[in-house]
Amino acid sequence: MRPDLIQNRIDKAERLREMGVNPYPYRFERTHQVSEVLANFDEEEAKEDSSSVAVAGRIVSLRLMGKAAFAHVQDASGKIQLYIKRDDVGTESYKAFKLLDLGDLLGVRGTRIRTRTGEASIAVTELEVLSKAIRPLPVVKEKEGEVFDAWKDTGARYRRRYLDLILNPDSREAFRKRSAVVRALRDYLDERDFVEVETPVLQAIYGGAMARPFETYHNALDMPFFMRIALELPLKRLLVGGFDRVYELGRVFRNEGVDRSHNPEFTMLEFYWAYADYHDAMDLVEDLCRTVVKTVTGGMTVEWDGKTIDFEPAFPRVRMVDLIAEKTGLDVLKDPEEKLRSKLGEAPDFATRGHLIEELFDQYVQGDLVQPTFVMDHPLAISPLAKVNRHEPELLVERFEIFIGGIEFGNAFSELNDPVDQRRRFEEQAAQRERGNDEAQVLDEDYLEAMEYGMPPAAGVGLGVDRLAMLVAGTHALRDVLLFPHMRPEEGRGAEDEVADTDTDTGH
RNA sequence: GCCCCGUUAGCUCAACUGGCAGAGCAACUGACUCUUAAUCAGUAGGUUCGGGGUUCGAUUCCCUGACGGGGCACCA
Repeated sequence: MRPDLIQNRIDKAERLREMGVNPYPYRFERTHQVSEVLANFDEEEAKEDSSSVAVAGRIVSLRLMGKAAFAHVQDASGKIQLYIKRDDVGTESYKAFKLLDLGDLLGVRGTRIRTRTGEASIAVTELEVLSKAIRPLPVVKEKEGEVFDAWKDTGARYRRRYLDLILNPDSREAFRKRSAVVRALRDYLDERDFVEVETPVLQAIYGGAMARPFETYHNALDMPFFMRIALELPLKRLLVGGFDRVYELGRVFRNEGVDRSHNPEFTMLEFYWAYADYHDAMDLVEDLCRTVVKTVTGGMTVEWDGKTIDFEPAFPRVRMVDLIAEKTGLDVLKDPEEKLRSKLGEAPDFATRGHLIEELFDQYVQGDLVQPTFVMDHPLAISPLAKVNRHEPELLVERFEIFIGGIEFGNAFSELNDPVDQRRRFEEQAAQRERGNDEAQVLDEDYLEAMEYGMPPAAGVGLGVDRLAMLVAGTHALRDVLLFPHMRPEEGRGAEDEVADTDTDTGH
């Protein structure tokens, strides 16, 4: 950044102070949001007693013409044009106004008028500087909805999200939709008597999903801790404790790659529903998806990655093995494992038939599941927390994942509540770990003990909240619905890293 | 972690086969009391992402590093 551009503005702030104007005052009494001024504009303008309005916002356009000026200010609700005339605001105020720049925060009082060209505006009678920006905003021009020189520096938009939010209406809209999604999810579960809880992020033993964890250290206890990779196990302890409808909406952490649909920390919704099975859960998830889409978008379809996704028709419920058979001709439950292996490029040594089935699904089926689809009855080997399938108890479990647009949005089971079987499953996971599967689950003795006291039959569901937000916001990049997606530090801004290093060194 | 592409003024972008680094907007000075990508006149602004190499000469070619984007792998 050129220092003179900043110094100019610091000098202007100083000149304001010399005029007796505080460039950083304490408060401003607003009477309206911009959108409220624009609503029923003509009726309000026509009223004899139409009192003045007071709005505040950021100056996003500025046209100075000697003794009068036009500007647009933008607040959270929208933007509106101001007409500022020296004879209306007074010579002193007008002088102060001329020291303002694009990006400064301004409060005004005035009355509604339509300008000669018909734009709903405020004729300003009083103005108040609310904050002098000393760093220039990227300059974006706009005419009749068409944007010129749009600020689209990828990366900078994520690093300086506040600029993205100021400059790109689409971005503001995406985060509003995300907020609406979260609210809709809470409302839906609250209405059905689910109790929201909060469980620890730092855990001595991580579990509930297949993933690599972040590891950290507790100095006082002198022991390692893991950031949770799922919400599952604490919530199921609550089933034991008698919360028979319970949910948590919270952040989980997985030490894996970053791409369009993955971020190392993300938001999950998990809920557990005693005395229900995974068929009940499918009914509920289907209804939940429709409700969220309808609430947030007003319709039942979403345009996503060039495809129209329709939530109206019943979501197909198909067995994973049948989908694979359809695409590959393999009978994955009966064909020899060698035949399954040969259909895959390569598979790890520890892979059992169950892992091969999962891999075949990933390679041949998943990407084509564009419309909302429940994929049911996963292999037992990759589902250590799910009940065995009542029809195929040797190889499959009662589990489903919901796919939309070719990516997974949720995962659910008829929850395993037989403590003896659960112990066996954990032992099988430990054996897999021995054979090199470093995502196999870790035996959680404390969880087993809870289950031994009796856990009700239950359905459990996990949903990727960020992905839902992404879907209804119509973007196919997760970082468009993450306010501050993870990125490498910019060059020359890594000083904090060294401090962090010395801190953690004390523990190890 | 691997492969491909990108990085030039505050912003958006140019610059041919390697030959003085440019424009618009923003900034600065001045004019302008209904403009809206405001207009008009003038002024200033560059570590061409960092480091190294080839060359008389590098924004341009080569090597290397940083960051970003896309793809692959891993995963949800």
